[in-house]
Amino acid sequence: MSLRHAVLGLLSESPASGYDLMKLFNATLTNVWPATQSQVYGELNKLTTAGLVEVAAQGPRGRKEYAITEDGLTELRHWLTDIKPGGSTRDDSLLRVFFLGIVTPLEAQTYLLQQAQRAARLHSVYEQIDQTANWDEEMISVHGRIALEYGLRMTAALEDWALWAADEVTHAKARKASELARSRHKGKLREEDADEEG
Amino acid sequence: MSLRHAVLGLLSESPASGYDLMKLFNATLTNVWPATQSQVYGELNKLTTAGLVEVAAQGPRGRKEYAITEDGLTELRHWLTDIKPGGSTRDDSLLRVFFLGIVTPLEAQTYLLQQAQRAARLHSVYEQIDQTANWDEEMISVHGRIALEYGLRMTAALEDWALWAADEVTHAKARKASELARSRHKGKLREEDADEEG
DNA sequence: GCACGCATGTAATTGGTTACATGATTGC
DNA sequence: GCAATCATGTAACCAATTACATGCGTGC
Repeated sequence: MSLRHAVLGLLSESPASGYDLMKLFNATLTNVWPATQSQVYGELNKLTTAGLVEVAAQGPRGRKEYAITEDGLTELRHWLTDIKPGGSTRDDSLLRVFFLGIVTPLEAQTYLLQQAQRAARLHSVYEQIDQTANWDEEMISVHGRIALEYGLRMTAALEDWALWAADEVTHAKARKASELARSRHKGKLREEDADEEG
Repeated sequence: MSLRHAVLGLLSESPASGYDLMKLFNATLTNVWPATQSQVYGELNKLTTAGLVEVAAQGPRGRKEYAITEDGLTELRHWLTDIKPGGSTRDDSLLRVFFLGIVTPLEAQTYLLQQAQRAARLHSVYEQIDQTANWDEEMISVHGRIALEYGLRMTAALEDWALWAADEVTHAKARKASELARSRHKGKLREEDADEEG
């Protein structure tokens, strides 16, 4: 149920409308907790009913500016300190790795090198953000910086792994070939026979 | 739509019943693509209707042993080579990091150290598996080993990051304190006045 | 006056979780 | 005979995605 907490968290920094929140989700949480517009508006209504946020002000075009309530802050703190995070599950890219055996080694290698590239691209995006952003401004930026560092380290590790893995599948190919050669040799010893490769 | 491909992938290794698949999901894919029993049985029926798997044999207790079809293999290969993986989204643990500013530095540090511990625990579980499993048996094990290496590297990086981050929040505290001291000093220079900390 | 951006909502569908329901077989 | 395990399925619910629908305000 963490969409709720993402919304509460953003509102804990400053009051905002659903529209504002959508911009924040897209700007800062796209890679952490993406949300769609209908989700955000729906959640805001649910949160209002639950008394965790309130409409603090109304503006033009039916704008409703939401602010977190005391109950909301309590709930947010409760979530942060008492509820243990459920491990991040479901990794499409990794799932594929398990089944790379059914495509050719070349295709497997291609897949892994693409993963490496994708990680490298993301890494440089994060580096860009790191250099562009003005840190040491607010208390929030400390944690924004920490989250960014997570991104930097994970993308770096991901790239390293993918490159290693790509290498591994080619080595596996080579190993397989040498094993084939060995077994062919053993075959020769028994049968003194010279069959060709398929 | 990757539950479908997880099922196809497992069936590409060997025919299995829904019950068998559940065991495989829990044994090998828990941390990659978890699935519930109702999901698996439902998906098997959908896959059968779609002609991607077939009931190859029936056993006692109404057991239906499913096997992947040619169409199923084609679909699996198509997914592996032509469809680009959608980035792994939604990370509950990381989401919390963004909002650690609303709890005390001590609570923030505690959270991060717990994350480090959790990563370390998982890492040692993976190391255990690495040492216990008998690799170099089948072609599949090459990719199983590669996926495991991913787990090993990511948990290691995660632990490092969490320890660094825990340090960072304490340093941030210290930095803040020294800034406070500095500004108090500047105040003194101007006002020659000795006020206390709140 | 018109286009763009602000602003909110609903409906339909899919994917995932939890709980319930049922029964056959095997090994002791 | 009884317990554990094998084995399949359904129903209700929640979360997320996509598409649709509507309208006001501001700046050019």
